[in-house]
Amino acid sequence: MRRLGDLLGVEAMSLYRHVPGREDLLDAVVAAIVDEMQEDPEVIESPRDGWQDFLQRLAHGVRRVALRHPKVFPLVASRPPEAPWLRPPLRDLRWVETFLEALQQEGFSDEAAVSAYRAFTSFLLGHLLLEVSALGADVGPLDVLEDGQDLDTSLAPYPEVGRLRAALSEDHSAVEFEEALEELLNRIALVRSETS
Amino acid sequence: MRRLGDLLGVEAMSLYRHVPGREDLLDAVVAAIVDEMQEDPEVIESPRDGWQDFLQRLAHGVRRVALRHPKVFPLVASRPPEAPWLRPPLRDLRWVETFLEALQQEGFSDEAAVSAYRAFTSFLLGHLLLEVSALGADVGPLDVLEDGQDLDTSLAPYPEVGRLRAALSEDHSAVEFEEALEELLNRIALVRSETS
DNA sequence: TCGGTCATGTTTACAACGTATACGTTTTCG
DNA sequence: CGAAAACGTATACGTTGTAAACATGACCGA
Repeated sequence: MRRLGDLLGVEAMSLYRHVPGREDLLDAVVAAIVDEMQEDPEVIESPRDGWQDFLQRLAHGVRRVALRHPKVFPLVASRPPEAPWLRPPLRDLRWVETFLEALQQEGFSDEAAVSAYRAFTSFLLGHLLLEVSALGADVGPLDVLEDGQDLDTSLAPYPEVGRLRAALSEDHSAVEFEEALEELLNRIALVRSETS
Repeated sequence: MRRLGDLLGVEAMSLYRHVPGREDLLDAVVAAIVDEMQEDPEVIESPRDGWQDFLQRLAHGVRRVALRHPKVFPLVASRPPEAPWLRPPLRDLRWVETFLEALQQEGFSDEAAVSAYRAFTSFLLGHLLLEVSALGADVGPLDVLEDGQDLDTSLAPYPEVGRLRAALSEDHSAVEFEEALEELLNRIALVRSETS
């Protein structure tokens, strides 16, 4: 805060006239970054050329955000702006809703859509954290999934998130780990035979 | 430090008689954790039943460590005890050496082994950070890949690491991202058709 | 034009943190 | 026995986020 104050030519305490505290300031930064993605022309709101294209665009959109703000991205990945049972780095309710609607529109069942959400977020988190940390970023605390913690935000504007909430917050880590590991080994086998 | 001091029934400053400072203490914690994996009977030092089995065991070993110490694992993933150009969470030189030797012994070319190392670490980081953060962990700063930074540790005991060092520190993030994304989409397509 | 309210900024202060420095003790060993 | 090493404590400093009280100017209705 003092540092930021200096930067603005002002005492640290002045900042508290505009922002309730450090945490809220960081939340605002995250919100600004997330909004950036909404303006990315490559990223689209619903599938035009199939869900693969849609997800490709979304993934690249998130990646561009991450690379554009390497030092801030871990923050984006770690804040629980709204629902702590959503997974970083796609925790913004708007985006989760967009994601689910898009896949359903493309013929995904509920389970398939939720499973895709899981795989997609885990993929993004792993790759992007690795990339930005190589660019000198600090990875701040990833946030806690408090047990009974419920949200103050209404889910009304996000019907799919609300409807699938239970499924979204289920913990499948063990199975996912096994499946992804299996698949990783297959891929490694492929590379092995290609370059041998 | 003060907290730890209290816990030990001692003033904070006493700790400095036994440890140079906070950072070194954390390094020691990480070292202890890494050693735990060396003692895991499921994890083996070189392939017995093929490299797939070897990697399965290694992956599960790392996962067990992560789940056993969720709050500490991010530290393991983020410390650069030795070589900053190695990727978390498998940064321990002994393990990297073991990894490379194992794959080569199983017929991997240099490039294939290094590529497998990349994929493997990225996979582990993504999944495990996600899992432990759901268990209430703080993800500390991932460390920086300082540009000219060289190690004080000798690479002599780790011939493969030394030999492949250049390849290991190459940055292929963009390609890796595309490939992994492609593969992710394939897997999602599979799930989609299975549950539809 | 006056007086009040509100937005904004400053000052001072406090608790928590890691740690430097100086000063006790107690233990060990030649 | 006596010196040195090992271990612990007391005090202090700089850095953090922020609470509380106070100052200042702009604006606005009477």
